[in-house]
This record gives sequence, structure tokens and C-alpha cells, in this order.
Amino acid sequence: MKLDVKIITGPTCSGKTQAAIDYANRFGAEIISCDSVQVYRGMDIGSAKPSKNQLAQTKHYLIDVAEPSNRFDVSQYVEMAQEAIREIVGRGAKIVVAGGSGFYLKAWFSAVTDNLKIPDSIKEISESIEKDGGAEALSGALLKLDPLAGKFVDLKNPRRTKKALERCMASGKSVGELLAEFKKLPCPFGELNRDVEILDAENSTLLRRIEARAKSMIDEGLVDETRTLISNGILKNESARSAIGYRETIDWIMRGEKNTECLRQTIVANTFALAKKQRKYFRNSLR
RNA sequence: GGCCAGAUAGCUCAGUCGGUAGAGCGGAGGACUGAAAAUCCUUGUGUCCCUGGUUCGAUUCCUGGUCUGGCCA
Repeated sequence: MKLDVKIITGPTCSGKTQAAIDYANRFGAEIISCDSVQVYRGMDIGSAKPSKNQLAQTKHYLIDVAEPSNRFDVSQYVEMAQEAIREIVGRGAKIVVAGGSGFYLKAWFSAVTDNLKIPDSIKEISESIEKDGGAEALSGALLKLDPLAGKFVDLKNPRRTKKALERCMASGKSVGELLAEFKKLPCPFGELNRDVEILDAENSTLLRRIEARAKSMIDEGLVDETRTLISNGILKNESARSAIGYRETIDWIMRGEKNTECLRQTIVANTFALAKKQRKYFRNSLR
């Protein structure tokens, strides 16, 4: 029997949070968040996390599950979401997935990681290759192991190349073989009946909302929140510290700026760019 | 009013020792198996402020002007 899952997504500021709560109330569902920033404790204002009130009234999963000082990734997301599904189903409730993080969302459609464990010793090797020679050294090392790697991997992208190299080293297989195996993997949440709803708005409307939200974030204390995160070690987490809203604020604080109007403007610009990027991901990758 | 600096792609600016110009950002499109709000790839003809002059040829030098910023009155 397939599990029914309602999926509500869309670009930032399209109204997902409220739509998910409305859905949950109406159909007796619980919410599994799909947001790569809201997983972090203390990243509240800048991630537009649901309010304390909203969180108290409707059951949410995958929010506030990680420390901002430690990197969180999709594989952890998948594990925690699997656990959440068990709990919700055990309680006889329905599931609504809500959020705009494309790669995390993809896990609801298909496999997003393989089961390969990369030993630390291999990570150290790839790390040192990258440190010494950058992307070129990484692709050189990969091509030595697998001359055909360039057919499958973007060798100009150090992150992709590094991952592929680590996988080849850990498995002894070629990129092509690994990819063929990976493509056969099922969705980590099993067979699902998905009801996907993509919220959106006209550019002008979205931009107006983004502007209003950026203003209220700053008014509600984004700068202070970011200062607290800095003292809690967010700078160690390359992923969390580059979240939009936070990276601009971190930069603004570091430069000793005083004018929040400039801060607001860069946040608006980058948030709007994010919204457009999200749309592209939904368009190209959620099939 | 005087002096100085600037005026080049949507924005910030580089450059052309005179042969019509290029980066970053943005925009558009695309990729992506543990950083995904990340990372990477592709994509740049614009009265080079206006006006005269010098020149085979000026965005580049010279004259005059307009605007902007700074300093002095």
C-alpha cells in the first residue's frame, strides 16, 4: 500500500508555511519541513521559520534538529524524515511535506544518496589533493582512476569532482558503474502517492513580499540573532553561514557597517535571485 | 564664483601609449549522488556625456559645454 504524501513547495515567500498549516488543520496532517536552513536551532528570523506559536499549534518535524555549528546534509535529512514518517503513520495522521529546498525535496521523488560509506582516511586524501592543487588536481586524480569520468562528472566543479573521486576510491568502481547502480535505487521513503502543489506568485508580487519580509526580519532583530549565531560557532559551518539573509548580515557585521538600509537591499536582491533559482530547480529536477 | 577629479554594458568599475572595448555583479539558460539558500558551466554591439578641432582614423589627444563628487571662497 502506497503512502499518501501532500507536498507543498514553491519559491521563498510564496506562502508555503501557512498553506501547510492550513492543510494540516483541515486534513489532520502533520508537517515534515523540507528546508535546509530551518533545520538549525537559532536560525529563526533569517530563515523565516514558522513562529513559536505556529510550531506549538501544529506538529512540525525537521525543524530545530541541528546545531548551526555543525554541517547538516541531505543524508541526515533523509534519516530523520524516515523516522518522522514512522511516528506520524504510527499515530494514524497524514503527512504534508512543506519547504523549498530543492535537493532535499528531491529525496521525496528519488534516491538522493547511495549507501557508500566514505572512510575518513579517504576524505583526508581528497581534502589534501584539493588543498594542494584545487579542481585540476582533483580531476587529474579522478581521471587516473577512471579515464571516462569526464563523461559523467563536471570536472570543473570541485565539489562534484571531489565526491566522485571519493566514491571511486571507496568502492573501486568507475563513475559510470556507480551511476548506473545509483539510478536503480528507489526513493528512500518507498512508494509514495504524491500530491504536489507548487505555490508561486507574479514576480512583482513576490518581490514586494520579499521586500516586506526583509524589512521585518531586520526590524525583528536579524542582526542580533546573527551575532548570537556567530558566537555559537556558525562561522565553522560553511553551509549554514552562507544561507541568504545570514551571509549578508555576517558580512555587514564584519565590515562594521551601521546602515541597515544597505543590508536590506542586498538581502532583497539575493532572496529574489534565490526564488528564481528555486523555480528553475523545480522546473528541471522534480520529475 | 575658483580649483581638482570623474563621466565607458542594468549596477560597480577596468582599459584603449589614437585603429570603435572588457571584468565582477545582476539578467537569461543549463548541470548537479552527503555544503543544495551551496557549487559549477554557457551567454556581453554598448550614442565609451555633448560639441567643435587635430588626424587617413578619436571613446582615447586638444577647445568649449553639460552633469556629478570633492576642496577653496
